[in-house]
Amino acid sequence: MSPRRRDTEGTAAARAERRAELLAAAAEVFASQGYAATTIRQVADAAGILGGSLYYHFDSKESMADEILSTFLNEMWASYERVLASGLDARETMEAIVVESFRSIERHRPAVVLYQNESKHLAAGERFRYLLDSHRRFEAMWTALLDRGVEEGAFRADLDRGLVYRFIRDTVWVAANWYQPAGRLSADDIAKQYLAMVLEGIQATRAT
Amino acid sequence: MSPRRRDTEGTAAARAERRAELLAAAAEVFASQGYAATTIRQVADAAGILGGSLYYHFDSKESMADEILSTFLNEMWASYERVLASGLDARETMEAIVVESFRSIERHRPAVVLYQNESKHLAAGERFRYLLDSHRRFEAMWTALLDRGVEEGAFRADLDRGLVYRFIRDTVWVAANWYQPAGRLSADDIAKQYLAMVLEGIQATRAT
Amino acid sequence: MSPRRRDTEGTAAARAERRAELLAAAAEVFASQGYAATTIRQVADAAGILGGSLYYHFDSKESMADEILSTFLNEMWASYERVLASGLDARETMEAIVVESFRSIERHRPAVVLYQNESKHLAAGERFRYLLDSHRRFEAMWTALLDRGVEEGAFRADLDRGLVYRFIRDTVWVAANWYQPAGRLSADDIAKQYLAMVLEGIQATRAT
Amino acid sequence: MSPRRRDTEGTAAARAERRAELLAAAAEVFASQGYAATTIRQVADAAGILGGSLYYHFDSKESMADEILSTFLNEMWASYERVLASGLDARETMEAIVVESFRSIERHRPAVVLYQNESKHLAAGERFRYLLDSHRRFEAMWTALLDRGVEEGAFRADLDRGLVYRFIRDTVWVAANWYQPAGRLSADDIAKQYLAMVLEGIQATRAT
DNA sequence: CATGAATGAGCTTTCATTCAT
DNA sequence: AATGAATGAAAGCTCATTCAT
Repeated sequence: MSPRRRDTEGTAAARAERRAELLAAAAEVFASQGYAATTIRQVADAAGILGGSLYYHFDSKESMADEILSTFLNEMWASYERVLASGLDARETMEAIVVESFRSIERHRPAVVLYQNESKHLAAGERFRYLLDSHRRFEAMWTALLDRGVEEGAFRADLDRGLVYRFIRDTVWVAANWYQPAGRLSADDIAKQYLAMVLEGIQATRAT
Repeated sequence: MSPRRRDTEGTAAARAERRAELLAAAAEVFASQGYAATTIRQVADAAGILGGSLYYHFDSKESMADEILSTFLNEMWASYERVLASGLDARETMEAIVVESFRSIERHRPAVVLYQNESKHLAAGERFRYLLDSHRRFEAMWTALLDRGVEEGAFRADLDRGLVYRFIRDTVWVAANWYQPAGRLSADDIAKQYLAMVLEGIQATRAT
Repeated sequence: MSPRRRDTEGTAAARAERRAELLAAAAEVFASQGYAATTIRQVADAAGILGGSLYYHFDSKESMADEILSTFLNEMWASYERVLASGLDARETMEAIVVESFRSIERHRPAVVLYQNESKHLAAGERFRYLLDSHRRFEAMWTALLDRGVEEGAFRADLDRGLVYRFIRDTVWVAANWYQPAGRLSADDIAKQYLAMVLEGIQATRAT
Repeated sequence: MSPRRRDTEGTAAARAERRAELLAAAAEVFASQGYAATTIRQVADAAGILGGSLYYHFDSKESMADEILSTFLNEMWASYERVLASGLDARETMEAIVVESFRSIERHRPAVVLYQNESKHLAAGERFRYLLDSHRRFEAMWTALLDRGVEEGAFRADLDRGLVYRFIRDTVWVAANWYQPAGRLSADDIAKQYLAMVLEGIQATRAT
C-alpha cells in the first residue's frame, strides 16, 4: 500500500465523515420541520456552513434525503436479516424484530421520522423506488411471520391478518415521533412493554 | 320567515356549501401530497377553478388548513363529549371512544391525515394554538380513562401508562393513512378488531 | 317637451349624479392612498357598493381618474379664462389667478391632490395627453403674465423667470395636500396671505 | 491592522457599496414611476440583475424604500444640526438651512422625491414611524426659527406663522421634482434666488 | 343597478441551484 | 472546502376586470 494510496484513503474517509456529519444535521432538520418545508439554508445553518457549500458535498436536496433514507434502510434490513437467519420460531422472531426496530429508532431517529412522514411523497420519484421495494418486503416479511405464528399456534387465528400487519407496522415506527434517546425508557424497555401490550393486550386477565 | 330572510339564508348557505366543497378538495390534496408540498394551483385544479379564485373564498393557504382542521376537531370533540357524558365504565368508554375515532376517520379521512402529519409543524403558528390545546386535552382524557380503568380492575396495572397512551393514540389515528372508505372493512369493523387486539392481545390464549 | 323626453332627462341626470357621487368617493380615496396603491375595492367600499358594480358606471380605474382630472381641469381653466378676459393689469391678474386657484383647491381638493401627485405618472398614457397640454398652457400663461408684469413695472426684473414660475406653480398647488375645508382659514384668506408672501416677501421692511 | 482585519473590512465595504449601488438604482425608479407603481423587476432591470437577486441584499421592497429614506434623512438632519449649532441669527440660519436643503436635493434628488411623494402613504407602516418623527421635528425647527426671526425683527409679524411654515417647507422640497443636477442652475444658485423671492418678494420695490 | 363568483395577468417573494473566487 | 452573489423557476397572493343572475 503506497503512501499515495494511504493519503487518498485518508481523504476519502475524511470526506465520508464530513458527509455523515452533514447528513446528520440535515436529517435532524428534515425530521423536525418536514422535508418540503425545510430550506437548504436551514440545513446549512444547522451544519454551520452556507447554503451553497452543501453543493460541494451533495448534488441536491433530494440526494441528501436519498442518502439518509437508504443508509437507514440498509442497516435496518441487515439487522432484520440477521434475525430471520437465526432459526427462531415465530413468536421469538417477532420479539427480536420488534427489538431491532426500536433499536433502529434509537440509532436513526431522524431518519425514521423522515421515512415515516415523507416516504409516501418521496416514493413518487424514480430514484426512490427502493422505498416501495422496502415497503413491499416489509409487508411480505410480516405477513409471512404472522401466518407462521398462527400455524405454530403462537398467534390468534381470529384476527384480520392485514389489519394486524398494519397495526404492528404503524405502532412501531410512529414511536419515532416521540422517542427521546435521553428519556426515561431505553429502546429495549420500550420494546418489552410494547410486546407485552401487543401480545397480551391491555385488559386485566380474568382471575382464574 | 320572510322572503328577505329566506334569500339571505339561501345566500349564506350557498356560500357555506361552496366553502365546504373547496375545503374538501383542498383537504384531499393536502392529505395526499403533504401540506407544504401542495401548491395552491393544485388545490384549485382539484376544485376546478383557477388559483386566484380560491382567494375570493379564503384568505390564505394557511386559513384553508385552519378551517379543515378546526372543523374536524370540533366535530370529533363533540362526539367524544357525548360518550364521556353517558356514564359508561372505563372499559365501555374506551370502546366507545375508539369507535367514535374510527368513525371520525371515516367521515374526515383527509382532515385526519392532515392532522396526523402536519399538526406538529403547523402548531408553531399562533393561529394553530388550538392544535396544542386539543393535543393536551386528548392526553388528559386518555390518561384519566386509563387510570380509571386500572382502578376499576378493567386494565392491567403493570404497564407504563404514558406508553400505553401513546400506543393507543398513535394506532388509532395512523389508520387514517391507509383507511379506504370503499374498502373491505367498515369503520366499525376496524374498531372491533382494533379493540380485540388492544384489549386481548394477538397471542393465542394458553391451551384451555 | 314630451314626458318621454322628461323621463330620459331625469334618468340621464340621475345617472350623472350617481357618477359624480362615485367619482367623489374615488377621488377621496385616490388622494389619500395614492392612485396606484388604491384598489378598486377600496373605492367601492367608500361608495358603499361592491367592486364589480363600479364597472356598470365606468370602464376602468383609469377612466375614473380621467374623469376626475378632466372635470377639475375644465372648471379650473374656465375660471382662469374668465380672469384673463377681464382686462386686468398683470398684478391684478396674478392676484385673481391665485384666488381662483385656491378656490379650485377648495372645491376639488382630492382632484387637485391627484393632479399634483399622479399627473406625472399618468401622463405617460395616451388618454391623458391633455394633462401635458394643460401643463404647457399653464406654463405659457404664467410666463406671459410674469413677463407682462415686469414690463408693466409691477414685478422685479432681477429674478430668473423660470424659477419664479415653478415657485409660484408649486406653492399654489402643493397647498392642496394640507388644505382642510373645515380649517381655520378660508381659501380666500389663504390666497391673501399667500399673495402677501409672494409679492412682498417675509422679511421685515426696513424701518423708514 | 492585520490582513485578516483588512479582508473583513474589504468584504463589508464591498457589500455596503453594492447595497448603495442597488439603492441608487431603486431610488431612481421609485422617484420616476412612483413607489407603488414600481415593480421589483423594474428596479432589478435598472440595476442590471434579476428580480430575485435583489432579495439577496434586501428583505423586501419596503426595506429598500426604508433604507433610501433613512439614509437621506440622517444626512439631512446632520447638516441641519451643524447649521443650528453654529450660533447664527434667525435670518442667517434660515439662509443656511435653505442652502443645505437645496444641497440635499442635489445629492439625494431621487430620495427627496420619494420622501416628498410617498412619505405620507408609507408613514402608515410601523417601520416608517421615523418619517413622522422627522416631520414633527422639521415643523418644530421651522416654527421656532420663524418665531425667533420675528422677535429679532428680521421677519414680518403680520403673517400667519403656520402658513409661512408650510409655504417654505413645500416650496423647498417640491423643487426636487424638477431639479436637474446637469441643469443651468446649481443648487446654490437656486437657493440664492429662492431666498431672494421668499425674503423680499417678487414685486418691484417702490422707487423711493 | 347591483351582486358575487370567477378570471388571469402580474406582483412580491422564496428557494434550490450554480459558479467564479 | 467554503463563500457569496447571482440565477430563474415557481410559489402564494393581489387585483382590475368580466359576466350571469
